[in-house]
Amino acid sequence: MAGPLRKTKIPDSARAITADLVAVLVAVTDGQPKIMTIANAGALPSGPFEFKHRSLQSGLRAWVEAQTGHPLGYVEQLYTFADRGRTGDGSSPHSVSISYLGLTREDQVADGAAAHWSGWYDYFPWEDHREGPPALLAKLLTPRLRAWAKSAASPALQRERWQRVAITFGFEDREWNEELVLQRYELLFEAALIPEAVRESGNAATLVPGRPMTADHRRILATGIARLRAKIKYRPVVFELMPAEFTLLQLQRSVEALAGRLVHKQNFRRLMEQQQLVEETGAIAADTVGRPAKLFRFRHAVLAERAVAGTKLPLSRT
Amino acid sequence: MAGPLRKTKIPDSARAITADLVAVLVAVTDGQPKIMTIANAGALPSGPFEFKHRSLQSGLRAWVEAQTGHPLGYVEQLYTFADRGRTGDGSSPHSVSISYLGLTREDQVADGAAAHWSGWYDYFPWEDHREGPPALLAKLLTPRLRAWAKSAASPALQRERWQRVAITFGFEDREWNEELVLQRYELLFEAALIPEAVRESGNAATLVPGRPMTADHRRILATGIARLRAKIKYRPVVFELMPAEFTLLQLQRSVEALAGRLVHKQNFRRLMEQQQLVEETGAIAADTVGRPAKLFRFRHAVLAERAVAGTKLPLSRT
DNA sequence: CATGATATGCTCATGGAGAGTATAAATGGC
DNA sequence: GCCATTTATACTCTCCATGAGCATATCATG
Repeated sequence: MAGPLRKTKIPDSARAITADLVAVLVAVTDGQPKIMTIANAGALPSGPFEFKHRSLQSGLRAWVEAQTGHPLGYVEQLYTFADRGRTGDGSSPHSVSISYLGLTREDQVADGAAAHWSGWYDYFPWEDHREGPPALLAKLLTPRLRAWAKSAASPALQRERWQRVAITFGFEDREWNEELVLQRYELLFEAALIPEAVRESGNAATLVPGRPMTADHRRILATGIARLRAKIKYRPVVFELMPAEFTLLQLQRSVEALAGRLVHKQNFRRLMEQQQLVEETGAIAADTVGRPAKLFRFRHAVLAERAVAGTKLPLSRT
Repeated sequence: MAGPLRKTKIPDSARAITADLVAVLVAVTDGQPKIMTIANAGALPSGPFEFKHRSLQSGLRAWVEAQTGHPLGYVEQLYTFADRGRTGDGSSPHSVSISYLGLTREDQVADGAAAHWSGWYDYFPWEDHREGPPALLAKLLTPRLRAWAKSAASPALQRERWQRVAITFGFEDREWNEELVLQRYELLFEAALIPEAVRESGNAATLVPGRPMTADHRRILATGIARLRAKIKYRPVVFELMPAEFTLLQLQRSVEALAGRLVHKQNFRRLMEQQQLVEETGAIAADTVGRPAKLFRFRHAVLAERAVAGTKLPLSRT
């Protein structure tokens, strides 16, 4: 990006790079959010991009469907990262990583591959607030982040750091914002509390719990989780993670698994009803304790009926 | 993407590609939204990506700042497209286009380059609803889209097509949704009413008004406009497009320019106040008709004070 | 048959959003 | 100076989504 931003005459051979696809494949099983991993749960599935398919998206979709044997419900591009070669000294080729978010169901995955499903809170233990704020937040994260804030050069910078911490982690009776997954990860990274941030991997005792991943895969995962947590609020994508028929409580548990926090049961049901997102199948759930629940299915018609998108502008209707 | 999605042993030389950056640079001048263009307003500024900078984003930022002489307020990655070479027969190399959205002000741009500012409604005349629905919607788009819907194979497909049209364009007393810029462009593309969609460039009389662009640049622009229209509703990014001091009406006109529709003046002001996004400078605007307006400035502090992001889940606070 | 667990229906208070009315403060034409 | 016009600014009112809690229905189990 040295010259003007338009077609120049640099020979193509001189600027050749490679492109990789990285996938964040999400499923929810028994109320636990999972992601597909390889390399002993230490990496996201990824591979070289080839130009056999029309588009990046169709390439990813085809691959996943071949692996799982079922259509991939929802695919969305996440972000494109540039890596300056693995060594950084120019000895290895530059590459671009294009990451995607995909939604499936665990039971649809054919066995045999080296792929596994891992709970995503293994990688981000501080993100699960379904049973209240995790103990490790107050016990480990708070003191270490406070120490990091205090280590800044000037008092002004110290206050600034701590304010950032308090906002992104919901400290000092600010509200917890479940969408700030990426910001929290990046802050911990900046504070060098994350294994990926410290090359020497020394003094692990001062780090923060949570399973690391190769390269920047955990950052990509954080991006995917953040995107999904935001998306479930205005698009009916949870249903891609559900079986064909489900009870409202099962649906609620899935939403809670993704959001990492509990929702108000009665209001959740009211929302489903008034938005007409589901319809009764007529059947009743078996194998339950307590009063049996009606089974529902997703009303696929809503996808055609509406263009879901909310406005927040004080519009004028005249 | 033929083999498994993980590191394989394909030699890097066999899968070499090139990467380009494409920028959607937005400014608002005199209540009109503009984008930076090159090639006689027929293309977005773009250029080869080189690995001189740490990241894609910093590369773009550095380039734009060198051109305009001022810091680029806001930069955001839009989307990454894959092109199968310009000819499609393999004679030219494959490439990846990484597009960005950036916000500036027109008066900050240094002259001399081949760049110009073009009104973005030149490219999407049907997107400006500030003076009500544009005449060309009812006069041209509706009949041609209806004809396209009727040309489907079966009555069921015809209804399906027309329903899609009605939703994305707000026909048949559905509401106009200003965020569906990309969907509308893609629908017109699919209906072959867009010059870029018809190679032969024959019978332009049956096409739809709106200036075309090279390659898929107009699609990228549509992506950028859609993103920006969504963003201004929950992030204070409009201020990147404003001078240091402005009146509330000027601010409102900028929002309206981007959204393509009018907002309710009193409610708009109430929103600015209660969200504490602006503060009075104490000065009064000169050169005005009517009662003089107070000048305001953006309260940069809000960026630090809050993590703006709304929830729509029926959360439980227990 | 009591208990526990879940499903489901209903009410109530609060606050934000959409919309309209009224008043204030300037300019320019007569 | 008076009046029409234009813009700024202050209130008010209604409607409805949202958060929250209470009450009741319907099952399994000991």
